Amino acid sequence: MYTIGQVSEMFGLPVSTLRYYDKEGLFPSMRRQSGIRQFGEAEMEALRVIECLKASGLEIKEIKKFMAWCVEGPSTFAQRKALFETRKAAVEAEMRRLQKTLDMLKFKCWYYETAIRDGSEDRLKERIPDDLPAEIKKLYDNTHA
Amino acid sequence: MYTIGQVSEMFGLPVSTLRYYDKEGLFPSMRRQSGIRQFGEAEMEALRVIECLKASGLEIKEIKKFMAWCVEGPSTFAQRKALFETRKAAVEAEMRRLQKTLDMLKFKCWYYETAIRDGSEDRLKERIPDDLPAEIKKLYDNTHA
DNA sequence: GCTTGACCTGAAGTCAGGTTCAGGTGTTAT
DNA sequence: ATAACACCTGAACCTGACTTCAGGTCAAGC
Repeated sequence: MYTIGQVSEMFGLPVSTLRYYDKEGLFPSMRRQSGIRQFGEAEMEALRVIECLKASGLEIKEIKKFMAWCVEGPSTFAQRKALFETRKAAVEAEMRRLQKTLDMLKFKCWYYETAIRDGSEDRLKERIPDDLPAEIKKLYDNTHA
Repeated sequence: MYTIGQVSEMFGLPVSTLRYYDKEGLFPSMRRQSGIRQFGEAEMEALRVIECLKASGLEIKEIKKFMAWCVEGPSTFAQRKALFETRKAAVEAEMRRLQKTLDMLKFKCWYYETAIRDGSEDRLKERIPDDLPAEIKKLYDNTHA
């Protein structure tokens, strides 16, 4: 069993954040010893899952639901699995979005490299330059479709 | 030249958002016709860049700086390029983070699939199961390091 | 001439996810 | 016994990115 301060250290999260999570119901089965929170293995695992679900873009409210399901037992396995499947799809979509963003950024990097070499944007502004490298053209097409 | 309503349609952004962007200085060279905003080609391009930089996680304040550089002319090419390089690195980092999240989510999907088949978590909770598939083991190792 | 609709403004409100604050308790070290 | 800590609480505050609101202008159609 750990105190809030120890857990704060271990996870690199401010104490205030851990208390906030608790207030929001993210540790539904946490024990108290005369008022003081006792973080057990269940809470540590909860925190690992919280980090994962947060990283996947899930809201605190939804994470709370998940934690409640964990307390409810095996009858909620299917819901829990569905949640992770949904998150998986969301993260995959986000990665595709980021890939397009990345292509655009790469294009812009090339653009300013070229502008610096030319000393002006004029040639670039007018039209796609004749000497646009094939790889850059691909980035351009991906993002300016 | 387009009105704010037309641009709203074209970009799928609420009129209120466009006005907010303007207030935040994201269209430093926008013209007005007796009070009414006139969106020209510069503003359309600004919006495309805004979408890209926002998608890369940049704050509005920073986007405003970039737009000011664009007005300043060729002397700021290097800063603009540096900004895009920094964003590129940030997005790449974010994608690596998401990849780890995704591995964790895949592991959790497998976990609950197995729990549903077993009808209980008991076997899973104890230890890494003997029959943990190699592919899943990799996901597990990636995320539980 | 009056309503409708698209535009304008500044100020206030909203939401998530925390953080900070003021005041209180309980255990340990001097 | 008193100070120093780590813990506790509820309430207020903060930030970013918008949205909503109240009130006003102006051109076009009936």
